[in-house]
Amino acid sequence: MREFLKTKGFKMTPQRELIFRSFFELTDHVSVDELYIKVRKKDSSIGYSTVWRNLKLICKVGLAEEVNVGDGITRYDHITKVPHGHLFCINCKKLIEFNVEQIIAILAQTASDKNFAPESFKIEIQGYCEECSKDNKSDSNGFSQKQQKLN
Amino acid sequence: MREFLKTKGFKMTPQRELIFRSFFELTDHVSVDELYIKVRKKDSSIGYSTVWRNLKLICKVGLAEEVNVGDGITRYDHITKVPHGHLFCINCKKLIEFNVEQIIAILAQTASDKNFAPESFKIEIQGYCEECSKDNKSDSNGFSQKQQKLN
DNA sequence: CTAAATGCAAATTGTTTGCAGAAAC
DNA sequence: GTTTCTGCAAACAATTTGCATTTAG
Repeated sequence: MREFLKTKGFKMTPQRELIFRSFFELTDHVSVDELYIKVRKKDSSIGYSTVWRNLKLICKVGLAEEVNVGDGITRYDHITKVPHGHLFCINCKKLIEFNVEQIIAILAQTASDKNFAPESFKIEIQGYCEECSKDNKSDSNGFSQKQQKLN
Repeated sequence: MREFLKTKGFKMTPQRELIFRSFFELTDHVSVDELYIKVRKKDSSIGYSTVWRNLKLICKVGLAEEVNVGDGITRYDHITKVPHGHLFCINCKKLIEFNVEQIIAILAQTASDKNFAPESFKIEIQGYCEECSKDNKSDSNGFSQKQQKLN
């Protein structure tokens, strides 16, 4: 890792190492806050912006990407070999991945039909996960939490 | 429209009428700011929050929905009969729609496989539109504007 | 040494709310 | 009249930056 970063002109520091480790240990999609809290448990002197900047750096060197589901919080997703979509649970905010190879093929075709040069795809299903759809009869009326209250 | 709103317990006002009209006149996806500017040209006394609240209201009564492409700006999309995806141009920020019926079918299947109760789908391709991909050789290096500069 | 990284505090940006007065019905 | 709406200013929340200082290479 240290070598890898060096080739890109970045240095390794204890804080960076801890942040990177913590991020790669996780399998799910963290927000800056979540990672900050996790990292703080190991070293409480680390600043928020250091975590933020390192998460950006991880994206910059191509090891993660930002995911934005529209709830105002940016999460960071490991870049895996396989492209995937997200099931986002409106209730518990969990992100579940699923395979999209078939869909990507269709999208690539669509883009080319429209002379659009694609850089990335985003495929997402919002709804209620298995657990949440059980005890959520009343809430699932078609409006998202956010749209729900209108002052 | 006035009648329609009345049935839902909302009143019609001159400001609301202007905002609604301005929104429905447009075919593309506006942000609050954009609509605010447009509306201001007709009536410069209208406040930002009035525009914001009315846009939310339009969503609430089911005539539009929020679209979030991850650049930090919420845009509002007319709800049309046909479900559609978005081509988002990273350069000029334009949103172009495309048909996704085929894909929705696959997604519905995916959700049901995972016992996930879907409420909505989001299908998006980010990249460069026809015009922007011409004069954008230098810029299109795989990083988005935002990720580009990292302090 | 020099360039990059850190931690803090403060700036920014977009969204949302509280409230007093005005307007709809 | 009562309820909703408006406009303003202020609150919020998340992201981003400036800067003095420290640290890696």
